[in-house]
Amino acid sequence: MFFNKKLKIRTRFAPSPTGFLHVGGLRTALYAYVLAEQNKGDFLLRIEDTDQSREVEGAVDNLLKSLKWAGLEAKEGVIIDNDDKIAEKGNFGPYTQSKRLEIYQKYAKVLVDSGRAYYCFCTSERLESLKNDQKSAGQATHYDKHCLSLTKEDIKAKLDNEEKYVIRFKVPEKQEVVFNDVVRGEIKFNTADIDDQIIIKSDGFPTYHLASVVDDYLMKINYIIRGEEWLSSTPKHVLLYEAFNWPVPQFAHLPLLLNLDKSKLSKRQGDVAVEDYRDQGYLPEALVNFVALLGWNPGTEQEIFSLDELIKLFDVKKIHKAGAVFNRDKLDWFNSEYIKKLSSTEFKVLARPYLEKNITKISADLNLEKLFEIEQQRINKLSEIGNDLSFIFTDNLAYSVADLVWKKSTPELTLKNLELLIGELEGYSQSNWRADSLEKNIIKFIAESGLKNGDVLWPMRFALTGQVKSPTPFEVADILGQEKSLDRLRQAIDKLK
RNA sequence: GGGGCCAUCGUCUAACGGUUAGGACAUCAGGUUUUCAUCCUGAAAAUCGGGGUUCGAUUCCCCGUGGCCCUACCA
Repeated sequence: MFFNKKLKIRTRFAPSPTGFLHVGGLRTALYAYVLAEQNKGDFLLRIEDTDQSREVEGAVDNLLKSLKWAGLEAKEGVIIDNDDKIAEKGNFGPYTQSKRLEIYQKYAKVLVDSGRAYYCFCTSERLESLKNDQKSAGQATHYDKHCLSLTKEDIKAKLDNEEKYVIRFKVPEKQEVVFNDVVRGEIKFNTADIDDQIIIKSDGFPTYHLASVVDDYLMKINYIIRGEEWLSSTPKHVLLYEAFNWPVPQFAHLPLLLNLDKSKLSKRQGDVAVEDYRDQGYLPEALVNFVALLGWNPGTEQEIFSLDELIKLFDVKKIHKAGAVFNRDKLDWFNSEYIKKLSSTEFKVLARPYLEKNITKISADLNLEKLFEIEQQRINKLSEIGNDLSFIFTDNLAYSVADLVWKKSTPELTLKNLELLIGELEGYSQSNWRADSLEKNIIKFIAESGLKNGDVLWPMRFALTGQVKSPTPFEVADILGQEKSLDRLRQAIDKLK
């Protein structure tokens, strides 16, 4: 291959604006970004919008924002400028394919003129019936090169007559196409299995094959990282490079991301859009770390990596060949690890919007500091914040009295202990009403009174929360404050009487 | 149907041709805790099948099987 170490590596991420950033796309972008970064090369973003019918409003903006959120911003190509607007930057633009139509037309002509491509006027009806005939005859479906036999005069007449046409690439017959893929090694295809590809559609737009090859050449991309679904198309691209007499870039086809049933990761079987994960409260570092390890790992037992570490350790030669199931359980684990690593301030800033969404009315006198502190250690994703803490925000807890009694205790004992506890707590000063000192003092009180932890702490916690599961009674009392806590304990006593 | 790619615990994966096949997530059990979560300890759990090559195959080769991708005027 022409690729060598002296050459500056230029990679690209080239999504189609047909929706949102797919998590598989996120990984492709990540690898391309990391490879460029570790080699002090360039990483650019190109928009492949050659299929007008599939274009989705706002998709580019969305793509760019998701990438930015993940920390994978390109410095060249289609970018978000300082005013948060979509812009283009770089010397090889435009970087949006719909703005490059004349370029593709020009190169398609070059191929026509050199006899490597030809006009095709076949109607979709003819193509359809051709395909059906071949199918019923048990043959592989392929274009029959019908228009290849057209004379110059025929073509001119049809063109003058403004007949609809496409331009097809003339694939050489029965020729072996060999190329090298960094992750899969040498790959061979026979052109007998490759159809004469349409490179310019009847609407004048190029197909992916022509557009990506022309752009990658013109934009000096020398390392193509993309999903494995492109592997079968690669010989077409290699043929195109050769027809133009251009150097063939290095390819790296990434293993696919899979659903639980091993099919290609898709919607319907769960979220695939990066923004969905963002909205659920996954941290970008966690998502990036997780997808980085789907298809690659450095061979050590380390699993937590920052972007900088990935840039240091990433090795294209260690990219896996087999597809990887996108396992949300493991993602949750990564996310909880990253949430725990956040500073309390960072956590508060990130989690606050979710808390406000989950809890409609937050009274001002509550100790939210404590709530955030507790939740940071307990939740897997930001959207879970406050989910089991609704008791904090209601004044009348509805629970069955029987649940107030610890499994190894009795109602009578519970009542008695609660009364003793209230007497104790009433004597505490406001300044001592903190989880840590409450714990110390209450445990001491229980011991000195000759009581059992469970006989006191379970009813205390339950009286305060009305829930079987919750944070510790000390933490809950801290959040609620002295007045509210005592109030709830008294309510419990009333119920027990 | 044709072509291509791939194949280690349920999942993500490690293992110069020589390891009791290692780790992580999930699961289960025990411990800590008033409960849940956390935390600690432990358990169960894999080389798709068959042939070769080799003193010795997870590892190399072939065949089979299975899965996936492509086979569009979609990317």
